[in-house]
Amino acid sequence: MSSDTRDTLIGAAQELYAESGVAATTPRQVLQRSGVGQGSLYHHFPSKRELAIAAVERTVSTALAAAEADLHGEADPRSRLAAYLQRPRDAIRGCRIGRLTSDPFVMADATLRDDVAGYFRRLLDEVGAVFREQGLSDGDARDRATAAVAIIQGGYVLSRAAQDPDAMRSAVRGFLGLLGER
Amino acid sequence: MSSDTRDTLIGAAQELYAESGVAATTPRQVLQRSGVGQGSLYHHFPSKRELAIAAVERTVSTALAAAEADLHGEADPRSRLAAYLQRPRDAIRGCRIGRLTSDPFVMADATLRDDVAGYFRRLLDEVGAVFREQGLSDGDARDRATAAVAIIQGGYVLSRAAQDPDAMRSAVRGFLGLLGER
DNA sequence: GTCTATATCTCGATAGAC
DNA sequence: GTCTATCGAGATATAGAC
Repeated sequence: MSSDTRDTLIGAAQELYAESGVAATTPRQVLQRSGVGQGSLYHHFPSKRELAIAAVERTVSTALAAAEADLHGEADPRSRLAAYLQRPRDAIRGCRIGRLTSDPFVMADATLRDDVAGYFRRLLDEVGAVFREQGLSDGDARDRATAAVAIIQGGYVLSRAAQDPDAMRSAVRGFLGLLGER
Repeated sequence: MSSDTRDTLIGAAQELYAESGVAATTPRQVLQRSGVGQGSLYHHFPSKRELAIAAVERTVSTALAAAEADLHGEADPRSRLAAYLQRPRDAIRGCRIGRLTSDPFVMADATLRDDVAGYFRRLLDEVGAVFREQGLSDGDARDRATAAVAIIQGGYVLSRAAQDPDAMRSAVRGFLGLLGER
């Protein structure tokens, strides 16, 4: 099936982007990782840009679905929030999407930039809705949701800097400690 | 003086690294930004790597000094913490140091990686000391300091994604709101 | 110490056979 | 749809005059 090779290329690109970002990932690396022949990439995608768009948009969809699985559901708001913040993460690897905010290839392209912006906009809306369930005003819920997402993004940065997954856990503990006592 | 040209090159590299990172910054760009002739770079630095080390280490020193200026001093601990968290930042530009945790050139080099790790280690120690002044246990102070630094790093990511400096302010408001009510 | 010229490599992309 | 071969551009680095 034609979409097999295409999907394989997208999957390899997603892996490599998580390791090195988009700008630093070459078409040749994608071909080697995927085991697909050289000409095939430019048969399925007109350029590196279109492959990047397909791979980033798939990563964004998957990440949003995972967040919604934690944040929606039957449990009380406090538990859903804790589930989102404490979900197992490969913290040393860094955030596949957050890291793209420093990627020159992504930030130079309006479509890719909007994909990243849209991910965080929707994530902040979801987290904010949970805080509003707890009776917070729109503004306070927004600020607290932004803080919660920043804890995760900052946790990734600190874990990656220290090469230690405990930095993420420490940041989440610090934040949940402040939340939990009220 | 011989260090003039060298300093000019380091300053140009610091600017470019803040805009595009180390991996994506070419020696040619550094020369153009600095106004220095082509051969001069390789007279003052054996390779791109040594220039990067000099520029990153200078950026780290400056950033640590700025943090210490906020966190030390006569004011009460709560005010010093707020001063650090609320200091005016060019949030859309992103963190000059935090972004390096996603930079392939930096992360592939042990010296540069250690420079970045050392920055966050020392920053976390400084912020943690302020929380300990407030009577928190070592562990709780550590967790709260990690959360505070994660708020700033995450605030940078969110501001950059949205191209909106208010994301940083919102994250800090959300965090200080939780801190302030106790 | 600084200049121009250039070597060598890899990148993103294309050509054209099969 | 996939292959090998290769192009033009730009990256890092060096040579050698001044």
